[in-house]
Amino acid sequence: MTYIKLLSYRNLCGVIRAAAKGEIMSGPTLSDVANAAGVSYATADRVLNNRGNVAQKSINKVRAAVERLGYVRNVAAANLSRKRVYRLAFLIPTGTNAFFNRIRKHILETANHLSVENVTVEIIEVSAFSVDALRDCIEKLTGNDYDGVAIVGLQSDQLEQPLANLQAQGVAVIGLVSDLPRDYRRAYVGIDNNVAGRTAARLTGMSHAGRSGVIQTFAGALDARDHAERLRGFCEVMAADFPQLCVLDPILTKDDPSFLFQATRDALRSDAPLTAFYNVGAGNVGLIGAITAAAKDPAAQLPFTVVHELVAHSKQALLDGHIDVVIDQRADVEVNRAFANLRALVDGRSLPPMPSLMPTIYVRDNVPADLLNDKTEALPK
Amino acid sequence: MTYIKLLSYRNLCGVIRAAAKGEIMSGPTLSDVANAAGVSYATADRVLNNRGNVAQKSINKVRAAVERLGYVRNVAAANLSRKRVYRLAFLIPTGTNAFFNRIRKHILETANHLSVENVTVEIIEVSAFSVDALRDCIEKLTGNDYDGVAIVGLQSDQLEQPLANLQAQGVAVIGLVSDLPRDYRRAYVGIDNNVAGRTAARLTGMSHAGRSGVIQTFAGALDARDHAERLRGFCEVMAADFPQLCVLDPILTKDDPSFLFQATRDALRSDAPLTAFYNVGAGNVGLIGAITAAAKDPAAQLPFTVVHELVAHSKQALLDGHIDVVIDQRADVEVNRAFANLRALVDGRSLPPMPSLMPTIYVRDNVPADLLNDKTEALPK
DNA sequence: CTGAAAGCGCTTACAG
DNA sequence: CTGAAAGCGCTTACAG
Repeated sequence: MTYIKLLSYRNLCGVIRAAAKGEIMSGPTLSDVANAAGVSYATADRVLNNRGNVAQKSINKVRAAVERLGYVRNVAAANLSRKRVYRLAFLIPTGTNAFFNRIRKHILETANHLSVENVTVEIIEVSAFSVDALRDCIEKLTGNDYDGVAIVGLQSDQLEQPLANLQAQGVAVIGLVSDLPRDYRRAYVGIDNNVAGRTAARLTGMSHAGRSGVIQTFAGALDARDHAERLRGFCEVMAADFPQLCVLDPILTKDDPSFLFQATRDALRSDAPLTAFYNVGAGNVGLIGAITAAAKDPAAQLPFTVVHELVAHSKQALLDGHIDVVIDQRADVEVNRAFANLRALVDGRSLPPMPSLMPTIYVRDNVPADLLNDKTEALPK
Repeated sequence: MTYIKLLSYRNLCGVIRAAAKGEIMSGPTLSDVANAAGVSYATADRVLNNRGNVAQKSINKVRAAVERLGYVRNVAAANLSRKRVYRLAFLIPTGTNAFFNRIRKHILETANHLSVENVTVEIIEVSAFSVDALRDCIEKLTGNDYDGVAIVGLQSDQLEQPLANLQAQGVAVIGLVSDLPRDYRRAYVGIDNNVAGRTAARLTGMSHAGRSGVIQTFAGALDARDHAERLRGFCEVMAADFPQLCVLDPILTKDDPSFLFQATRDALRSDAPLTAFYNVGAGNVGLIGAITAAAKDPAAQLPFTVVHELVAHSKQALLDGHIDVVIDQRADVEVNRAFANLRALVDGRSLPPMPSLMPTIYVRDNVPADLLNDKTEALPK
């Protein structure tokens, strides 16, 4: 009912009711606060920004005035005055992974749009899945005078100290796509991978319509947190709700397209026919290549296939009917949100209310027409 | 390749490459422009804001200087100076529809957060599906001094003139959830309902795993554009890819829960057993009530059921396994975006790059835990 | 520890 | 048609 307080009803047009926010149009300013507190402008400013060198007595008076007047500082004016520049950095895995190509692309686009608002961004690439490299990089960041950084993280306590140091310098740190240790970042922008895996299981289960079946799973590596979580979610739901489906142990692929190609081809030829594939990792070019080859035989019964991340080749496979579902984390949405969070944090504002990120489920019929021409991962050989 | 231009590479840490945006940190200011053009500050301002009363010669000089220097005005400073207040309004259908309760709730939340930035919002309720009421309301809006309005629209040329008048006064108008006539609004925030319907069809088709079946559809009214589009999308995919499934003509429900309850109950008892339900409209409390009743018989074979909009009761039914899929438009995301668009438009900025809105697909396993306690539509009787 | 003053980039009367 | 000046709400030297 709290929102009722915000409303004042009035008649606008016939059947219509209008709710108007109260008259907060011009709140109190710093000078109002200073006056009320009986101190100077500068002193009021000092206590508000904790610049120190203020008598406790003055601090108290100002705090009281702020409280009483409900003062809230005008961030835009502050930034104007300070000639604020937001120096942001994104730490993302190096390489040609199609998903991170999308991330990169969106970062650059957004940065371009935001340059007008004095935000500056650097993309820093770290070799993937290496705690050592990531730690080194975070250490090198310290003292580099960033205002905020978004990091595609790893779970390792080796990262804790460097992250603590970074934050101690006043740098806002958030996890992106793959989280950092919880207590060492201010926010996480990414999907819940356990939920993603569970969703994959539900759809795969549905596709069997009560029949029995055998499912082959694939993963890059089980110590990659997102892969492990997806797989776990998948197995949980299968065990609970689809006992007639048998989930085989994952084939570990290191996300290598060539390896996936061969593994998939072999799986398709196995005697006991498989009814579904689920790859929690990357390297889908290989998996798709093998399925596409098999699809040339018109009599072939293709397994129900679920993969992650919508990129050029997975989209095409969806349209061709060679795979059935792509579970995607929207790179564009994530990047948007990372910027919004970082800016709010840097401004010292509270995080804007943001809808939780849901994995997007793509089937043949809802893939966006405008999918960028990703530089696709090439399938060697 | 355009983005390469934005980058300058430098070594940051070992394997790492950094891409830094150019030195746009402090672009030219209005006074730079005025100097370059050889006119006064005030004159430069006049031409930039088209305030008139400027010699053509001055206009030319200023335009040239702007071009040459790449001047772009600092919106924050302008707003500060002008003591800008954003007066926004949302026109949404009246009533207790659970989906619009969510919309309302998010509008209020966001407004609350944005009051600090001097945005003021009014929610205006119009009786649903009535072109006349909507037209009247838009007319009454004119002259009310709004900066921007978001309207849950209808398709009717009766709306065109009022909308044109409104925009002629400098009011930014966008369509929300259901679009307005294309040329009479600046943007549309909502999902593609044809795609939503196609997606429903794909999932329903998948759930039959090649078996034949009979599908009962429900719609509020076929002259509601979103309903019609969903149904059309659904039928298109069914016809093309699932010829073994028979789609019955829709039962028209006026979104009335009681009616839906009875219609669903009857359908569940029909001689030829139905294998799936798809309701493109609202009133799901009724549909779910009937299914839940049927589910009491443990031998009952429930049809595969797809409905729209995740609200308290549809979420519960999903968790109970009484329905299978909910296709949702994220009210929170839509509201967020409506605000962002409106503010950009009011500021005369270009629309921020925004990811297209995808219908979110919920199954039992990915419903958010934190779903608000919607005031649920009550099922009378 | 405190205050008066200039300035951030713009807009808005006001006086020519 | 044009310009000088004050002011938006804040921060930052600078001088006590």
